[in-house]
Amino acid sequence: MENMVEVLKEKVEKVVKKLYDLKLPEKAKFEIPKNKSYGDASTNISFLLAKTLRKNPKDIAQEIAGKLQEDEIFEKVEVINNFINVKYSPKYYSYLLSEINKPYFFLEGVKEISLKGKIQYEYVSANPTGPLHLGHARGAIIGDVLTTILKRAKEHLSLDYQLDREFYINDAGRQVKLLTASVLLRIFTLDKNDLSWEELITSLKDNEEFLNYLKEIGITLEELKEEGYRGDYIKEIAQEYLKNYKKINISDLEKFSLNWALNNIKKDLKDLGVEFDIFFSEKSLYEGKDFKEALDLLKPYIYEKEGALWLKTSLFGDDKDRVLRKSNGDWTYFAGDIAYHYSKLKRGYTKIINIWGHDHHGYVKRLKIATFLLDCLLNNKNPEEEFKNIKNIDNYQKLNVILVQLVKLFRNGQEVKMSKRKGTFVTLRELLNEVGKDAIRFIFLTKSHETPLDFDIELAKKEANENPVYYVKYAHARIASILRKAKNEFDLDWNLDRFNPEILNEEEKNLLKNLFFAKEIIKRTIQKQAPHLIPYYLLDLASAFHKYYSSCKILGNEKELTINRLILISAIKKVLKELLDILKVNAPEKM
RNA sequence: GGGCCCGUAGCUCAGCUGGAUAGAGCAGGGGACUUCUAAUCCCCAGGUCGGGGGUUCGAAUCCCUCCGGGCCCGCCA
Repeated sequence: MENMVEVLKEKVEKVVKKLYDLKLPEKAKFEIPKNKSYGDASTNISFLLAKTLRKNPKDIAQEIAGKLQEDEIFEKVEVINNFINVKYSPKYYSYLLSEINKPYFFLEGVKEISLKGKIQYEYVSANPTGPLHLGHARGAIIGDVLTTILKRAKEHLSLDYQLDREFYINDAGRQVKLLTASVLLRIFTLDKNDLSWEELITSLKDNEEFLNYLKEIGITLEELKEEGYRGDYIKEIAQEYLKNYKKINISDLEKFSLNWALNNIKKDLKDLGVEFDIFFSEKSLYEGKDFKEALDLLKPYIYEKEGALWLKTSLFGDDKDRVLRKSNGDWTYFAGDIAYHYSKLKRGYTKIINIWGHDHHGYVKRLKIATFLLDCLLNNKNPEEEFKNIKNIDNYQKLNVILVQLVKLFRNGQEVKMSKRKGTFVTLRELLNEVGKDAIRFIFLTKSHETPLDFDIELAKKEANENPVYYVKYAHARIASILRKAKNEFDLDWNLDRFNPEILNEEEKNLLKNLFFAKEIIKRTIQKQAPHLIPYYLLDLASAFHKYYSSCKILGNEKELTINRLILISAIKKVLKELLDILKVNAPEKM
């Protein structure tokens, strides 16, 4: 009785063999029908056999159904629209209930995918130059939910893959210099609160001490004016720096600023419920051997032209070759990323998943090619030969990039253009304070990552109480309330061995099946990397419960019936709570 | 010009490994609280699934093409 769909498949397989001496066609589908009135499991087998047998699908369906009917395991077998539909026997409901009552039973959905090896998810990876904003939050939440499922599944079921969650800190390069320069500017102008950005810059254009420091950082006044970070947090860093250090030292200032920004990010992530195992520093790539080793390895595919170093990505389907080192001697971001992915391979990851904003999609191909090259070369394989096998770099599956569509921000219906440099962006922190973690996580998850997310701040604040998350929470709180009453006022207890599926009505049986479906939802969530399936399922389940609640009085006069209903709703409560827990959304006992 | 994603109800979106009558929330109209929490439920209205072609017993789903929208296309990060 593992799974009713599987059972049906086995039985049909035998019948087809017996009746027609045929194997099951590959395309034969055994599934849970979307429309519940069609039964508990169904198959389209008659359509697929029609051609080979040169028979009417209807007759085939009837013949098979007739045979299936002889089997006691099915309570009912019918043919509707030439689909064969079967209904579970009561015994199966006992099985469902006992399964559902295992802790986090739905995590078994992960087991069915049979993951193995060493898996890494990398997400968020924001520049440590300022607070996180809403765009970061989306990737963060998606990464967090996917990895939470995998982590928990591994723990609960002792599955034999490994999983690491990584944050890549871009703590090298120009944006760090800009951050340092921006803080420096504020240190020199802490008393000038009423001046605009341009005025601040102008006020220092003849300040020799300032200009010398700026030179040491390696940023010009013009660059600072155009590209400097303007947010208020820069002032905060400046003030904090002065509290900790007596005088200005550029190296200290840089470290302090980076640290401040990174700690700020970590705090935001923590409050959003997003966790990591590893914070990986870009700088460490240059300080260690990885950078050099990666480029040495790629040497056969690197050449010099017009004073720059190029990687021959065009050999593997890229539009053109890509620059690794600019003619001015600076390494490109691409070169750093190559070293970073070299490090991932060297650390033994067999499945690497990066979650990026969709605006980086043009970058996916070159990085996949570079990683593919490193992977081949590390394993002494000829990349060109290997490439013939996979034909297209898209088929290189060790590295996958999940592209998350951007978050568009609205305020009262007006789009707010976000710019981190100019400081005109709404921070995650602001939203956490005003809307709260639960609502942010839930709203962000109710859309597929392939769809842009329009987020209206005012609407989110104003309608906080009408948010879908409350609908689900309310279902949980309502059940909790009934259970309290059953215990305190009626002195009932609803032990599982008192479960009697015979007395359940159709609606109640459907609820039970619906609960069991959580396992399938988790399986699909991981398979399709689509965490939005969970909130949709939760809304559906909550709706089914609310409907049931309003049509059926749980605490009735008949004790056995009442107890069975209590068993059912406490199972609903359990699934709601455990799935909300995966989303890291609180499930309240009272509202 | 090339690439990725999207186009489903007035709005925001699910459904897309092909299946049975295309779903939900919000907005609109109408009902249900002396009864376990009305943050709820029920009913009504609203659709040529962007257009056209193809594959198939069967297409919102797969393929082609056109139209419309977003994002990207640097020796930026």
